[in-house]
Amino acid sequence: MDTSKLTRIDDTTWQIDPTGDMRVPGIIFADEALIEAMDDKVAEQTANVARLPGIVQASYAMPDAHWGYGFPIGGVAAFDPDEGGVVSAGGVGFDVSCGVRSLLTGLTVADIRAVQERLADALAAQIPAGVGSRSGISLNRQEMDAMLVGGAAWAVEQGWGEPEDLERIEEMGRMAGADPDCVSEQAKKRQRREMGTLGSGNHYLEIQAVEKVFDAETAAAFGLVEGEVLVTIHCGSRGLGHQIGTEFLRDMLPAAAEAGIRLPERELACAPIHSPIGQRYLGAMRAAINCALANREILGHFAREVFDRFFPEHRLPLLYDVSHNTCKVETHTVGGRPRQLYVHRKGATRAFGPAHSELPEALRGEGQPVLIGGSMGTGSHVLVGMGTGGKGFYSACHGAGRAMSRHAALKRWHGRQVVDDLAERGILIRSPSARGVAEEAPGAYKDVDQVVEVAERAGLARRVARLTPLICVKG
DNA sequence: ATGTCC
Repeated sequence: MDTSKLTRIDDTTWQIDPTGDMRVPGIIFADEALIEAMDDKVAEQTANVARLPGIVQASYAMPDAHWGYGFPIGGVAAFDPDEGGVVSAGGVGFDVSCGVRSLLTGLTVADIRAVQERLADALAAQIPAGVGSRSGISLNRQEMDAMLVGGAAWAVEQGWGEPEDLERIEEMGRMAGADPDCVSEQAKKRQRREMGTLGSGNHYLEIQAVEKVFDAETAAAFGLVEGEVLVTIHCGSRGLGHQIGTEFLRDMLPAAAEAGIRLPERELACAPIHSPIGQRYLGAMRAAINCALANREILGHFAREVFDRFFPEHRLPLLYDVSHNTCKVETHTVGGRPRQLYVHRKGATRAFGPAHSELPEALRGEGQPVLIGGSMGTGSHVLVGMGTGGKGFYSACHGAGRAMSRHAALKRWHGRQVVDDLAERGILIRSPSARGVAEEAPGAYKDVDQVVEVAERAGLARRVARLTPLICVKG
């Protein structure tokens, strides 16, 4: 990125000063190396978001930001409904409520090494992965609506998961305000047989070891012990969220024009929060959040079934489940007064600090676990939200972020070779798609360690532990 | 991300 037009605030903060019809500044969190590697498009998109009605404080981009549809991936923006604020399908993303959950196992790396090949095969057999994969679960009309309202709580009622999981999930596992009537028949049809499936792209189920602890006290409170093993799942709302995103992106374009909103570009289609379509999107998006929460709960249950066969004496309690593609109503102090804002996080993880009322009692002392997925075969991180003064409406990065397009990655690597190279380093990949593996090659991503180190220095979240993969089931 | 183009 050309930094000559940016104002450098400090080591990790760059400002796009408001010009033209920008209503607020743009803020990019990055160090010198990350901002230089970042596409100019990130600054352009961050500035464009700052032109939307009702935006408050600033349009933010996280250290892993890259070019997205309309809003940058790694973008955070909050809108005030009483100042003409908008909601945007492109500000949430196609994979509504895509997120990460981690389960603790209490097992050691040695326990896994002893059964690694068989465990990898068993997980690959149990976890449906890849485009169009099936779990065998099929929902009728009533069950679909119950799932869209009930989220992970619904999944637990059906026997997929444990009641004690719920307090470790955003919104206690059930997003309020979901309205199945706002979800199209087409979206429901696509999802009918997709519950309990992982999907493709960068979605995965990994067995990971705690490799390094940065913050011993918080790690202990989270149950993270060096040399012990976690199960981490990264996926979202599958076809349902994608269909909702597609339909509302299409329908918000004329709606924006009708509301007299001048869009910097078509991809920023949005609607006033106080408008029928804005409200319909929120009802549908919240239903998609429940779909993703239920999906991750079911996948967690499948993983537990596999572990139960290998290690029957071990339970797998949930550490946390957090999304990085949402729009949430939150109270933040802006301009000296608390305001109810619609916070869009697209490829950005919510990072609430200690004592936040949304957190369960068991986590209030430490703050919210911020689960950051790395690229396949490299590493992942657990961070924790900051106390008062969390930047970007208490948000952090969501992953490594691509450094190379899928197309470029395909030209550079073969899936088989990537799998063999990782196997030599003790990391077993199981995927139905050699092409998918090539697209997700570790070299196609930025260095997640650098991204989280910058996130910490920028005051977005604090590092707790680094995780390294042992097994990865991919779509 | 995505029944990777109805």
